[in-house]
Amino acid sequence: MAKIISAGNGTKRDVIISRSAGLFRAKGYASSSMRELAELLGVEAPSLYNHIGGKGELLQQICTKVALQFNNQMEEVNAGAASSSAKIESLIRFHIWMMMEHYDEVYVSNHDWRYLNEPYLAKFLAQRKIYEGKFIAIINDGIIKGDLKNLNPFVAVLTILSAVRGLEFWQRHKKDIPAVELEEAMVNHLLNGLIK
Amino acid sequence: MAKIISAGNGTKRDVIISRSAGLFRAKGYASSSMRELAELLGVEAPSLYNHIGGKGELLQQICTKVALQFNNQMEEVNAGAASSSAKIESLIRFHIWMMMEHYDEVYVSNHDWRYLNEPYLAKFLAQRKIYEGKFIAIINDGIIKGDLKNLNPFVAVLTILSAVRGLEFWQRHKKDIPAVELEEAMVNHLLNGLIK
DNA sequence: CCTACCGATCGGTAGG
DNA sequence: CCTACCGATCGGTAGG
Repeated sequence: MAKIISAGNGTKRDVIISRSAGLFRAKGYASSSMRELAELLGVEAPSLYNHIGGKGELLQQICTKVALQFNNQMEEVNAGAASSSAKIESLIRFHIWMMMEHYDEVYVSNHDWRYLNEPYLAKFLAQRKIYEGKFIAIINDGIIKGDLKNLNPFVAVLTILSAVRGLEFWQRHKKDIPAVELEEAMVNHLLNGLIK
Repeated sequence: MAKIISAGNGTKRDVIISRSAGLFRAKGYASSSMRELAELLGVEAPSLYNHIGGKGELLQQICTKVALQFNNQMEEVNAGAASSSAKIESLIRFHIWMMMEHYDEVYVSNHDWRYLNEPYLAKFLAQRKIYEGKFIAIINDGIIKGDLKNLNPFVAVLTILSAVRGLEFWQRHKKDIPAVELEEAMVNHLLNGLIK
């Protein structure tokens, strides 16, 4: 029986992937079952396999999409002629925006990428390395031009990317602190520091 | 048949817990099986249950121990009379030290605490909230005294704690960049910023 | 510490 | 889209 695994961008398939991101975020990829996902969608588990190839494909779609969005944004930022610090600020703001607008997907990508099957795991890691490399290059450029302090660029990128990832936790406090205030405070902290 | 679940601090039990931290870190709690753990220890799976109550207890021991260490350090730092920025620096350095010296346990605690059973989950979250509250208080104090910039203290703590957590990733690059250099760069970045 | 084994649940397939 | 079902694996127990 023919299976419609890669059927265009059929709505059903998209809905399944989208709902799986919510499930994986809430319970973790490894702890989520296809039966739970099916129940969320109001069908029996075997029916899912008419639209997707398997559990691993769901994770793969989520992680690939997120990685693509970040890499596209990096290219866009680098296409401009802004200063290093302006580029960094722009990238930080994009991370914050992604965390707010695509919370489930970003969360799952951050947490469960290691369960990716090959060759997708290798591809994902390679893309991430490229992203980080470009980020490091921006910082290096800023140091050379005297715009930025002479800190280890690798550590600076680690610090920045880890910090924005912490916004996962902030999601639970959304009501307590508005997004715009958080964004300004974090950007300011990461660029200008905490000490007066 | 009597089971020696909470037998003092018997060596066997400690070894099991320690090895489970390594396993959980490598594969994730949900994806790790008691059979794998038994194999690592050179015994059959049922033998483990002579020393521990179950899989959940392993996670519980790991997370509880890590939380205790951080809370103890917080008390110690707060007992001193250092300035806010000195306290913050000291806490950051402790996080880095923990990540280097107790990598598996800290990693597992960071990633898999949500699989904790009640009432340990509630207890863990409560302890974390207390820790963050004390961290926020330190920053607030520094702002009042004019030592620190007037940034949202909640966001500052989020930024700092997330950044140090990113050291998980650095573990893989240990050889490329020495711990002391990383520590100086991250402390400097988080306290003084990136822009010259 | 082991062997033997249980009930539950998993991802996925067959077939219609 | 469903029912029926498979083999694998899980955490854990019984009993010695």
